[in-house]
Formats: sequence, structure tokens, C-alpha cells
Amino acid sequence: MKKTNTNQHLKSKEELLKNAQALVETYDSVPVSVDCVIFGFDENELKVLLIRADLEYFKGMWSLLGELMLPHENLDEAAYRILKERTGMDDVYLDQVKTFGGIHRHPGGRVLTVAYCSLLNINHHQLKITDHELHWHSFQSITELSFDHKEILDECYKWLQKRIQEHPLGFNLLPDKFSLRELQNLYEAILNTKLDRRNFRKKFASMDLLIDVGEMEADVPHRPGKLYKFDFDKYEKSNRKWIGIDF
Amino acid sequence: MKKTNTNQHLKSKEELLKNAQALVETYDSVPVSVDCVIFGFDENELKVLLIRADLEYFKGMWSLLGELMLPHENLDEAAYRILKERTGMDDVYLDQVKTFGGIHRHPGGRVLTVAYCSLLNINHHQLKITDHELHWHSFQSITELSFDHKEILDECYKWLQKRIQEHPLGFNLLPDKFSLRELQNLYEAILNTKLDRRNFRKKFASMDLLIDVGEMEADVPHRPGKLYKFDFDKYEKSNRKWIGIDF
DNA sequence: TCAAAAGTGTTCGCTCTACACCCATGT
DNA sequence: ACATGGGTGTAGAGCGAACACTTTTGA
Repeated sequence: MKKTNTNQHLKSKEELLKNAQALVETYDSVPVSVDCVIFGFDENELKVLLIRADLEYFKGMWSLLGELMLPHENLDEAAYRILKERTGMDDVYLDQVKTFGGIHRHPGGRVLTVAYCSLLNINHHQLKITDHELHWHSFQSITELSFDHKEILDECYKWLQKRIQEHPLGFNLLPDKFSLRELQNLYEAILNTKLDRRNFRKKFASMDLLIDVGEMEADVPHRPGKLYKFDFDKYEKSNRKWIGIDF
Repeated sequence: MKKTNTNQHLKSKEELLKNAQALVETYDSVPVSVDCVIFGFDENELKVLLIRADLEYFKGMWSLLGELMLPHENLDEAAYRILKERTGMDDVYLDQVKTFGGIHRHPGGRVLTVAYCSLLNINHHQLKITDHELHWHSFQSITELSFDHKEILDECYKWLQKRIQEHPLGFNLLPDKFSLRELQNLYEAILNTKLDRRNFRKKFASMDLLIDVGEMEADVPHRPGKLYKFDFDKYEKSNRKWIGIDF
């Protein structure tokens, strides 16, 4: 009797599944892409990785890195795939930012896109330049992109400005070893302000998340600064909320 | 000659469009829904508006308010439509929170969903209870929902906790006229802490965004408090960043 | 008169801010 | 020797945190 019940239960479950599947098949559907805003930092400037638009309609214009989501992968996986394909890196900071669902954002018909933001050390990877050009562009110099990618970029930039004041993300953009000057330059570039050097250094000293690696800068035309690395382990362990770096 | 050039240009543009359309038609596509987490506040508790799951597979379980995005509407419009249909309100605080793209989140096949969070005054609307039950549930009491809606709810709750400390959103959850006690209860409910009454009042007094309406609470079994309303106009004008209410 | 919440100020400690001089290195 | 950025400390202001008593109303 128990068996019968179980079987009946299983059968009905199967039936429910079948019904659900039949229902979903009636749904309107839309292509979904993932677009990655990939930030880097070099020559004291915030950089963005762009590719030539592959759609002829936008010929000559630059574009974010984006691809269609594949049927078997979830959103994060799609974003990692795009990063991996283009930069060869897979241990990269990545976060979903916002979804853009305007009807006319793609000239060929409706395509929904989920925007991700990624931060990486610009020297730590090899760009995979295949058929399309892939280049780092100074964020400040970007005025126009294909699709609605400029809007997506601006959203991600605002997100980054806010985020970097609440979490120590900046280190993802720097080499393993960096000077405090480089770190400050990074913050100044992203926040688009000048910061007081002594207060900045005090701030980071008080966080106690920088490890003095006992080395110095080289090849600088002035007194070399100490090099530090970020204590990722310690940061993971401490659950200290970073709400407000408060420059 | 100019005309010819223009015509050629137009023609080629049309062709580009046609090509783009042909391309998009080859894309895999996915049904997209919008799910709304609708928060209210009543009886000193944070509430969430839920409906009985309409999918038989989840029979008996509660569900967020969600519907498929229609072909002609963008995401925000879909979210407003859902709100309007169910609550009759259209001047409501609403914000996109996160997109969920897990492969198995719908038993009938892949359905992507964009989660929105809405805040409304629980007394200001008439629920449209049609075929499904529509009820306010205490947030704290919700342990299970259909689909991945519990996960979505939790994300939206975290979002709300953070957001309410950076922007004066709370007023959307209160009646037009409210006492400082009600306001504090609201913050305490959302942040799940106790706050110091004097500091709380000082904080809001110093923001200078509350208008004393010259009335008092009635029907309270103790000394009645003054009633205030929130100065939405003044807030809109002042661009003061609210980063950090810092309780 | 009692219960329950309203209303109100002050002190302390911490953190942010502003600010200037000497040091080490390369040219 | 000079130019360039590295490295450091302190005083003042402002803000958040802690904390207790009197007042008003309804029961």
C-alpha cells in the first residue's frame, strides 16, 4: 500500500512537471545576453576593456564584451565564460550590477542584457585578440559605444564609485605588490577627487589589511616607496563592515 | 548626387537592420518574468505581500507577485503593471534589485526573473483579490516560498536594510502623518535592532525633513505624540547624500 | 495613582580634517 | 644641487553613543 501511494505520488508529481513544462513552452521568450564592464587601472587612469562591435550595424564603434547566455549556464557562469574567453583569467572579481530591458536597445529586435562589472589587474592576463580588436580604453575618453553600452558603462561606473567606498575592491585592480601612492592614485581616479596623502595613509594603516613586503619601488625618479600587498585572508576572516571609507 | 548618396545610405541602413533582425532571430531565447517583493509596515511589523502560487506544482505554497514580461514593455513597466494590477497603486516606490537566472528555478523549464522591490503604505491601496488569495505576511514568519522566491525575498530584504540607511525610503511605508515612535518602530523592524530614542529623534530633527503637522496621535492609551509628514519636495531638491544614517 | 510612552540635553570619545617639514633617490 | 614624491604628527571640529528624569494621557 505504501508503494502504491508512493507511486501515485510520483506519478502525480511527474504529471505536474509535465503540465509545468507545457505551460512554460507557451511563454513568450526573449534572447538574453550578458555584458561585462571590465575595469583595469594603468598609467594612473581607470581603463575599460572594449571590443569592436561585431554587428555591422554599429560598424566601427566600440562595444562592451558581451555574449548570449547559453541554455545550460546560469548568469554568473556566462559572465565568467566571457571573461575567461577574452582575458584568459578566471579568478577575477565579478558582480552583477543591473539588467537592461529596453525594447529598442538592439536594432535587430528585443534582446535583454544583464550587466556585470569586473575588476582585474591589467598586467595579469593575456588578451585574446581573435577576429575582433580588443583594447583598453581610458574610461574618461569614452563618449559613445554601440547599443546602450554607454549607459551600461555609466551605471557600472557609479556602482564602482559607491562600492569601492564600502569594500576594499580596489586591490583587484592593482598588482600584487603596490605602493601607497599607487593605491591613492587608484582611489583618486575612481572617485575623481584629490585626497589628502597623510589622511589616506592613516586610513589604510588603521585598517591593518596591508602587509609590508619589505621591498621598495624600483626605477622611480624619486625616493622609492615601500611596497605592500593586500591581506585578502585577513579581510575574508574579519567581518568588519567597511561601510564608509569616508574620504 | 546628394540624393543618390542619401538613398544609398538609407538603403544600406535598411539592409543592416534587416541583417540584424535576421541575426537576432537565430538567437536562443528564454522567458523572462518580473517578480515584485512588496514591503509594507503594519502593527510594528515588516510585511510582505504574497499570493498563492498559481502553478499547480507548488500548490498551497505562497509566492511573490510575478508575471511574464510582455513583448512591448520594458522591465520597469512590467513591474509597475504588476503592482497596479494587484494593489491598484501606481505612485509607488519601486526599484530593480537583482536578476535570477538559475537554470532550474522553474520546474517547467528555464525562466529568468528580474526582481523588483517596492515599498508602499499598507493602508493606501485596495488589494485586488481575484482568483488567487492575496495577503500580507509578516516578513519574519516567512520560511518557505514557491520557486526560488525565498532567496529573492532575502536578497530584497538585505537590499532594503542597506538602502534605508542611505536614503529616506522608510516614509513610503508609513501613512502620510506619522509619529516619531512609528518611524522608529519601522527602522527597528527593518534593521532588526533597538535604537536609542533620543539619538533617533535628534538624527531626524537634524535632517530637517519632517514637517510638524500640528496634530497629535489619537486613541493611544498613553500620552499622544506629535504627528509629522515627510517633506518629499525638500528632499528632492536637496541633493544631500544620505550616506550613513549611522544608527 | 498607575502604566506607558512622549519629550528633552549633556558629556565623552572617536574619527575626519587640515596642514608643513624633513628624507631618500635619480638626474 | 635640485626636483620629485616618500614619510610622518598634531590640534580642532563634528558626530555618534550613552544615558535619566519629567510630562501627558487613558485606564
